[in-house]
Amino acid sequence: MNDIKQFLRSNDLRPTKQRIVIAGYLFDGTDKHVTAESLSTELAKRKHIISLATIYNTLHDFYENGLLKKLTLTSDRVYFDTNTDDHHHFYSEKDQFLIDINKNIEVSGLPKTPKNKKINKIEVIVHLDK
Amino acid sequence: MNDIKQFLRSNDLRPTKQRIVIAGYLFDGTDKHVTAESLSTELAKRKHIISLATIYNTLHDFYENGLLKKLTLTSDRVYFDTNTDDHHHFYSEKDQFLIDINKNIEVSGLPKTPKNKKINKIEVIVHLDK
DNA sequence: TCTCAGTTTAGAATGATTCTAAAGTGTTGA
DNA sequence: TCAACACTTTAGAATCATTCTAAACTGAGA
Ligand SMILES: [Mn+2]
Ligand SMILES: [Mn+2]
Ligand SMILES: [Zn+2]
Ligand SMILES: [Zn+2]
Repeated sequence: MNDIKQFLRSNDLRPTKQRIVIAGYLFDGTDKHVTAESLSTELAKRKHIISLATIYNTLHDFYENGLLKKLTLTSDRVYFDTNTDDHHHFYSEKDQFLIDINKNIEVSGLPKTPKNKKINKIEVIVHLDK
Repeated sequence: MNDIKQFLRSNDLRPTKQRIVIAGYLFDGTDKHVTAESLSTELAKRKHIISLATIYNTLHDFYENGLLKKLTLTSDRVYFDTNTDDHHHFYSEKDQFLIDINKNIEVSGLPKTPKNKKINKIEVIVHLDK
């Protein structure tokens, strides 16, 4: 718990009760993909009731500080990813799950980048089912 | 215009005034990426005022009939793509534009597909800027 | 302990999208 | 030709994830 406080402090985030609970859950060593809603539900199961506003605030604070990645897979909810390494995903819309692809995927055959633009990131989403 | 009517009929879509206008714009031979809002704006420029409800209905009707693809790039709006071939995109969030990548991109190094799942589609998004 | 900037939160607002239900229109069989 | 009806369009209300507001709260430093 003091590690969590230090962790938050070292990221310019005041270690409040709520942030400690959320960070404790998110950064427990297991990579996770959460939405504001799913995070709220998980914390509630653990008897930690935190307002949705704070959950949104915190996810964004963590995101702004590079502790989370943001994933857009469907237009009706945003996923946050605790795995901040460059990686890709298997995604099942039907079963609503995401699996990291950490292997070194190679994307070849790209045409030249549009004029005056540079590539920021290549995202590969492997859609499962239909 | 009669080609458009035939085109709609052949896709089980009754050729109404609105659908004819929308199809005429969307399927003019140039590939397009539109949102309900951008489509509404373009049609308005051409003096075709169609209610947003109908624009949404029509985009979905076309989508359901395989005339359009749906793209999720950001959580706050949905893009429809008139290019229904398998292809990928360059995407600039900043400048809000999409460019098709029709070349045969190869994605190699994928780990094995999750148990009991099969790959539906591999989507590659090349994010520009930052 | 005092003070204040940084946080949390309830509740309102936002905005893209969907829904409702009433009016309008293509299609078709007679 | 045209009545009849299923399919469409549409204004306006509803939905819902997310953001905003403003007031109460709290961590950190002195
Ligand atoms: Mn929205
Ligand atoms: Mn929404
Ligand atoms: Zn991930
Ligand atoms: Zn495209």
